Amino acid sequence: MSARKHAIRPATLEAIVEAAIRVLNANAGATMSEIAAQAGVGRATLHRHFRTRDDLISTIGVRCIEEMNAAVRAETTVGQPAVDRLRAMFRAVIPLGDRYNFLGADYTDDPTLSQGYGTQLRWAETLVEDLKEQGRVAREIPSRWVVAQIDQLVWSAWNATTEGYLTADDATELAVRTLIDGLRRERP
Amino acid sequence: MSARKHAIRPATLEAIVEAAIRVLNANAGATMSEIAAQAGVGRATLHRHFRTRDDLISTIGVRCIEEMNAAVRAETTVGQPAVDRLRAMFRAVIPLGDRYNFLGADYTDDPTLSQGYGTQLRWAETLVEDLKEQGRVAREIPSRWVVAQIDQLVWSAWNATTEGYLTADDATELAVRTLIDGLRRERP
DNA sequence: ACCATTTGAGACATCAATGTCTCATTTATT
DNA sequence: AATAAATGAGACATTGATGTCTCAAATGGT
Repeated sequence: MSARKHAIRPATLEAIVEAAIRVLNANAGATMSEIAAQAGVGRATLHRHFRTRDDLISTIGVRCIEEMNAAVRAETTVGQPAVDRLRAMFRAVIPLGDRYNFLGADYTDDPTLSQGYGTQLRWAETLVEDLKEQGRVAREIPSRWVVAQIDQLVWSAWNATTEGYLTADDATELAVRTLIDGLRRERP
Repeated sequence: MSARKHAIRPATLEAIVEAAIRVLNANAGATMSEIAAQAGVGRATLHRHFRTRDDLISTIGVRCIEEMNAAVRAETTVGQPAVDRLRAMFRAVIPLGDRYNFLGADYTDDPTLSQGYGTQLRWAETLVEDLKEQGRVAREIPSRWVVAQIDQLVWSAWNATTEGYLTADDATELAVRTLIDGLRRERP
């Protein structure tokens, strides 16, 4: 990850990281050449700053997780009603849906990454507990199920906005509604 | 795909296909060696019956899609109320969740495969239309959203059953409930 | 405009996976 | 038991990706 003799130019670093996220999200098996090409950067430069492929992946993985956690932290407050927190989380995270997705692969062996993932999981579990406490989610539903639905809704909503059939706001609202009230005709 | 000089023993074919589904589902980039090893079969035998890796993937892709379509066809009838059809579909498809999942990769360039996928998509769209017709899903919800939720619920439910925190029946019921009514406290 | 340093391009060795082939062994069938 | 056929093990060439290195060109700070 670190380079001893060569510093990295901010623009170069940025181009590499952005391209890596984009390319790896589209194709988890993408090569270093593809990433370099998409970043508009020489392949040697890539290896100069990220010794190995795993190095690069680990770096952007950590970055994505932290970015996501930071976004959630910035948009939510602890005292907030659980539904509002849920909505705020969706709003913050949906635009980052693609950055999140490629972490689906099993790169959980990285310590920093799995730590960030743990933070996120604990946050979600607290949210679900509060949703149950405040009567928005039935007690008998397994929390893992609820968390899984939330994760999937983020991806669905990101997809819907990038495909253009929902605006960011509509996607956020629909995600909340889908989770809490379902898709049936009349709202409760 | 076809072998000219060598026939294949049913047991061998079965072992290869099952192993390929299992291994590729766990790791989309798995090698032929891994698949052969998991199938308990020599690597040469793999290549004898499936000339290339794409050949193998295409074959099992087609098989999975057809298997899934057949399961749905067997468990549902056209006149059935839409909710019952939804439930029957979930019941039929959830156990096949893993076979379905690895198709997420973009192997949609195969003609037979994309045809089977099209059949499935049209079936789902009809179902969603009927659900709206019968007042179980609100008209204003985009159908693509509904279809996406159904797809994801299959995966969630398969996951829940294999992880052991839900029985097959409970997962089916919960999937239906999640889609139609959401997770909130009282049912409508 | 100068100088230090990063970058790009390409050569290079290495490694892992693919796909083909051969031959001895095992497996079904009779 | 005998025969025909499929399989397993391994050698082999080929390809593509990785990671290292060098040197000329560009870039940025002073």
